[in-house]
Amino acid sequence: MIPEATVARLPVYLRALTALADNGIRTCSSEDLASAAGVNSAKLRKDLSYLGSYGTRGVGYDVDYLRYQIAREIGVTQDWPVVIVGIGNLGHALANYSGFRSRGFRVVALLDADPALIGQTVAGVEVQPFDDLEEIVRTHDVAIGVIATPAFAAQDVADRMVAMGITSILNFAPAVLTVPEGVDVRKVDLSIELQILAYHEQRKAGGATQGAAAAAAATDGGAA
Amino acid sequence: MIPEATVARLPVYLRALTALADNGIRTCSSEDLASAAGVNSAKLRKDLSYLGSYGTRGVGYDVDYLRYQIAREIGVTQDWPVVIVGIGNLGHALANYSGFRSRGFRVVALLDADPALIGQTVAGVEVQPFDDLEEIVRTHDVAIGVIATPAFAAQDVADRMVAMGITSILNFAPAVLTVPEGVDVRKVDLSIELQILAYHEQRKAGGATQGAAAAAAATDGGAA
DNA sequence: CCAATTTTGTTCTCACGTTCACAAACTCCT
DNA sequence: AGGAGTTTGTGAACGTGAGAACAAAATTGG
Ligand SMILES: NC(=O)c1ccc[n+]([C@@H]2O[C@H](COP(=O)([O-])OP(=O)(O)OC[C@H]3O[C@@H](n4cnc5c(N)ncnc54)[C@H](O)[C@@H]3O)[C@@H](O)[C@H]2O)c1
Ligand SMILES: NC(=O)c1ccc[n+]([C@@H]2O[C@H](COP(=O)([O-])OP(=O)(O)OC[C@H]3O[C@@H](n4cnc5c(N)ncnc54)[C@H](O)[C@@H]3O)[C@@H](O)[C@H]2O)c1
Repeated sequence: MIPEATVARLPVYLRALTALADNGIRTCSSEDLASAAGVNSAKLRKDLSYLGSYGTRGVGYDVDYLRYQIAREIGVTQDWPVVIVGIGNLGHALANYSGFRSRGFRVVALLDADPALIGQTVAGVEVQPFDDLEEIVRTHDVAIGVIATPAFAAQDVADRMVAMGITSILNFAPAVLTVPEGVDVRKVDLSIELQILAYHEQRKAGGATQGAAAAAAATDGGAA
Repeated sequence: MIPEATVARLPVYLRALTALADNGIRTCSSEDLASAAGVNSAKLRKDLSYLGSYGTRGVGYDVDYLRYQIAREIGVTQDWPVVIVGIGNLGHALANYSGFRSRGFRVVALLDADPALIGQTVAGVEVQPFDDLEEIVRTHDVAIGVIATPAFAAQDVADRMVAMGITSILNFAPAVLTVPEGVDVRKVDLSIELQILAYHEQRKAGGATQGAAAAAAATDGGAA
């Protein structure tokens, strides 16, 4: 129903609305919100139109009302239990990330295969053996899993997650995951992002081969 | 010249080719590589055609040769110096990330505003005060900066980076950055990814309002 | 050397996403 | 009440990307 590109922007609007509300702003125009969210105002209005008609012509949008409507549409008015698998460098950072909790996601378990980690407390949650996955998923009705293991283990972890009933996976490991129909996978890959930046950087430098050129002769624009 | 969507996939092909090479495979068809990269083979061939004609009809692609060509096109045959600003939970994880080094990115400095962190060694690199940014950028010809500070500090850090000559920024803070023309910004936002998953999860559950429904009545497909 | 087979590179078509432009709908002021 | 001024919601034009289909080019076998 709602285009995928729009779905990906709704959380950005939500964040911008929260920032406006924190500043005591109660009403905003599509222009205001678009600027806060870093998008074109026409695109913003079209995106919002997929949710319904929550604005008032000549006036704009009620910040709190729109915020609630978007939150409801995304599904963050309810609490989502989440498990994190792989409590290494990245897993620790994720477990300590406060942005989880504040946006409706609750870390119900931290799992790892390394016996040395089991029993340690990270961010107030005890690390459990990976084999506890089944019980945790069943007990807490977990639908979302986060993979922060090395790449070689990622597919295996994903398979086990799917077998236990998890239907949404956020994957930080640099590996292509194969999952059955009906399971959503999103990947976050730092090194891909850096490589994309490097590509554009190389172009800016005029395709010079040696060293990182400092002079950025902006051939091709592309500010985000 | 090369479509943005293609640029974003080239690093994935590169990773897949490396995996094939590690398995001793010296030649592969577009079908093989596409499958390893998780894309359609027609799309793969079209993507590669933007780089040139590096395959042989009736045979396929030489793994090492193609790998070099893609690496050169992206720009990862050279070394890219990178600075990381904000050495908190996430900054620590990034500093310890081995995938940086192995893909041509070299962390030349870790910067933070917190005096308590200055002087500490993280992943073999000493944390320096943020004010050292100018000297570091000048000394190492740094073009790429990573922001891992809290959101409220992100725009300020970005401004200072741009003023020092950095032209590519990878931003982990949940904030919209405004930068001049010619500067590229890419953002990685964990909570946005989770919210997108939550949206689809809610749809799978039939839009039920209470709790996280376990029964995933796959109404709308969407496996990645 | 030539035909059969394989696999690339490319063309064509369709779907999706973005942006412009404007009528509809609301407020405010006189 | 009515007109002027705003701002939304959306139809239409445009651009980009995905995928099917096929001709061109290489190998292999006779
Ligand atoms: N550190 C970063 O900043 C960073 C950035 C981007 C991507 N990544 C990726 O994220 C992943 C984790 O990175 P990291 O630096 O935390 O690595 P890490 O080695 O520090 O941690 C990996 C953890 O996964 C555990 N593990 C291994 N196999 C497992 C299994 N089968 N089941 C459960 N747990 C298992 C290990 O015991 C370890 O604790 C890697 O794939 C890495 O490429 C990391
Ligand atoms: N921890 C995670 O897993 C995670 C995940 C996604 C996004 N993020 C985002 O990444 C950012 C960092 O997260 P974190 O958990 O590491 O936070 P943190 O609070 O642990 O670390 C932030 C660091 O930035 C430093 N800092 C603050 N202002 C600065 C400035 N002006 N200049 C230089 N350094 C400054 C602080 O001293 C601190 O060391 C946040 O914006 C967070 O929302 C974190």
